Amino acid sequence: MKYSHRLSDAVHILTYIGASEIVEDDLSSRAIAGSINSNPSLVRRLMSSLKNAGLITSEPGRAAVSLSKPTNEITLLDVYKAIEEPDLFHVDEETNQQCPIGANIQSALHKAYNEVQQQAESEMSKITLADIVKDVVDGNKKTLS
Amino acid sequence: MKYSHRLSDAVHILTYIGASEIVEDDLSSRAIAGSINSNPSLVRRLMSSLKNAGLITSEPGRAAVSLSKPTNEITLLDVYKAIEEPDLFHVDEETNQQCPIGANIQSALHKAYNEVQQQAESEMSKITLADIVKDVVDGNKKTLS
DNA sequence: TTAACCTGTTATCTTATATGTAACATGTTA
DNA sequence: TAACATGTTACATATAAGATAACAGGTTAA
Repeated sequence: MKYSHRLSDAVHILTYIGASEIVEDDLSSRAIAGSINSNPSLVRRLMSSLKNAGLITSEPGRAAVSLSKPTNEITLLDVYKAIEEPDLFHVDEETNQQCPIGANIQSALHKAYNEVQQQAESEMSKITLADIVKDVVDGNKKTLS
Repeated sequence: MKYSHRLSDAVHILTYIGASEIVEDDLSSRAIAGSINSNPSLVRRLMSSLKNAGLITSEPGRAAVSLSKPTNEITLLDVYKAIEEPDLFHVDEETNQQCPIGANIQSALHKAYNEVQQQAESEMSKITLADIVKDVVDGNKKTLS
C-alpha cells in the first residue's frame, strides 16, 4: 500500500471532531466527508475502526460523534494502530530455507525492522491530536486575519 | 503498498553478495533468485536500482556483481532510498480547501509525518549491511554446529 | 567462431489493496 | 410517519507489486 491515505483521513476525522468549533457544528458523516472530499461511507468505515479502538463514541441514528478522550491524550500512534497494518516494513516470508542466506535473512530483517518500528512508534506517541488541532486552528486564524 | 517486500528482497540481494563466502560462489541473478525464491528478472530489476544508487557494481554479460562499498558503510537507509518511495505515510492531497479543516490539515500532517520520518530514517542509518550479514552468518554457524 | 551463458530492459498477466459508490437494515427525531 | 442518521456489506475501479516471458546485446570458453 503505497498510495494509501487512510491514516491521514482518520486523523482528519478526529481533527474535524476536535476542532468542530471552527466549522459549522454538523458532525454527520456526510459533513465530514465534505471536508475530506470523499464520501460518507468511507468516513463511516474509518469511524468504525476508530470506535473499536476506543477513540470516539457514537450512536446509531444520531449525528453526534464525540472524542472519547481529550485531544492531548490521543496520539498519532493510537490512530495508526486503530487504522493501519501494524508493521511499516514486511519481511519476505518465502525465502529459500535450503540456502544459508535465505534461511537466516528473515530473522535478521525482523530484528532490524523492529528497531526502526520502535523509533517510529515512539515518535508517533509524542504527537497528539491536540498538536494537530492547534496547527489547523492556527492556520485558519492566519487565513482569516 | 502495504504487502510489498521489495526492501527485504533488496537487502537479501546485498546480503547474498556480502556473505557470498558462505554460499556457493555463484553471483548470477539466477542463483540469487534461487535464494529469494523468486525469479531472475525481479532480481535484475532490483539490482538496477541498487546500481543506480551506487551500492553495487556490475557489468553486462558477466555474473560478477560486487558491493561498491564495505558492508559497514552501506546502511538500511541507503537501501530504503534506493528502492522505496521516499515517504512512509501519505497526506491526502484532495481535501476540501473551502473547509477550514480541509484547508489546513495537509500542512499539519506533513509536519507530523516529517517528524516520524526523520526518526525512522535516523534509526535506519544506524543499521548497516555489516549488521545484517553478521546476523545471517552467525545464524548459519548455529545451524551447522 | 560459435554455443552457452550472462546482464539490462521492457512488456504482459495476475493478484492484492485502497478507494468510490451504492444499497440496506436499523435507530432517531421532529 | 417522513426525513435523516449510523453501521455494515457488496461491488466496481484504479493502482501497485510480483511472476513471468522475451529480447537485444555483452562475455566466455571450447
